[in-house]
Amino acid sequence: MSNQTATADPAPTLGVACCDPLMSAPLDVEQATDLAKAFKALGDPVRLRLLSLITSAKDEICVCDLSAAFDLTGPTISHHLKVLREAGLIDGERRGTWIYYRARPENLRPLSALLDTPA
Amino acid sequence: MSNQTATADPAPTLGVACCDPLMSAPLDVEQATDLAKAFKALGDPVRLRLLSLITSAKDEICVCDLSAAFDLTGPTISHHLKVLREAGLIDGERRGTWIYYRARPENLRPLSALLDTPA
DNA sequence: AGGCTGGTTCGACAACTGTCAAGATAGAGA
DNA sequence: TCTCTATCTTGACAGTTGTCGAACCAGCCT
Repeated sequence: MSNQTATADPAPTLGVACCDPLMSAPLDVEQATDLAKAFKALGDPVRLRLLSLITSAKDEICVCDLSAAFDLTGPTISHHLKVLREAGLIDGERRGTWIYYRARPENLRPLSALLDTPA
Repeated sequence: MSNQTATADPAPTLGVACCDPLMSAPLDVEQATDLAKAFKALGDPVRLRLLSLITSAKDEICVCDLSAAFDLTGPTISHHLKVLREAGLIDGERRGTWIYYRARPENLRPLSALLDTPA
């Protein structure tokens, strides 16, 4: 049971602690645990670049194009994509020979909102 | 040379890659490395809660109040505060017996902007 | 079928991280 | 000065993470 496609993934939605900025109130343990997983996924330069490539692609982008941008082996790229997928930040779908990834803005937005600090 | 006060810290400012959302363009390696450090600091539930306590305090908060919120030893809290400090997300200042921490919104804001995904 | 290409999974290993106990340091106060 | 409290630093240890090579699976194409 491989889980590279959307169907088999847990596909978390970060519903908890959705949108309130940090300033408004302290996080409880559960919210913090949930959100920390997402931030941890962002805490690696390779994954950040992967996400930025995926997000800035017009709609979706295939793994072959992603791999080409790095000096890393296939398994390593695959590993990082899996981490991003399990954090709910991206979504992958196989179509024919290639697998295409796209961003999940609905899960990116709460993270942005959390760190939003009014001037 | 201890560096628990503001003066001795590297106090990064995340100047690079300041404000453009991920969507606009892929990150280069340097930007990604820089930003990943900050996100990695956020990628732990304890640190996320610490930051939320500090940020949601009206102005500043002392370590004793922070420690009280966790079931962890002093050194562990101290370690996490150091990580947040070195990531440029908070700032600590000793005043008399206590050390007070405060958030650095100017370094939080770029992170929020990066993840900002227009609907 | 058989081979080719794109991606993932598995297994291993070095490097890093979170935690604690013990010891050090800084200031307040007797 | 001597002690007490608040906090940090050091050293150690188990658990996690990033990376790779080897093996595997899924579709295309002869």
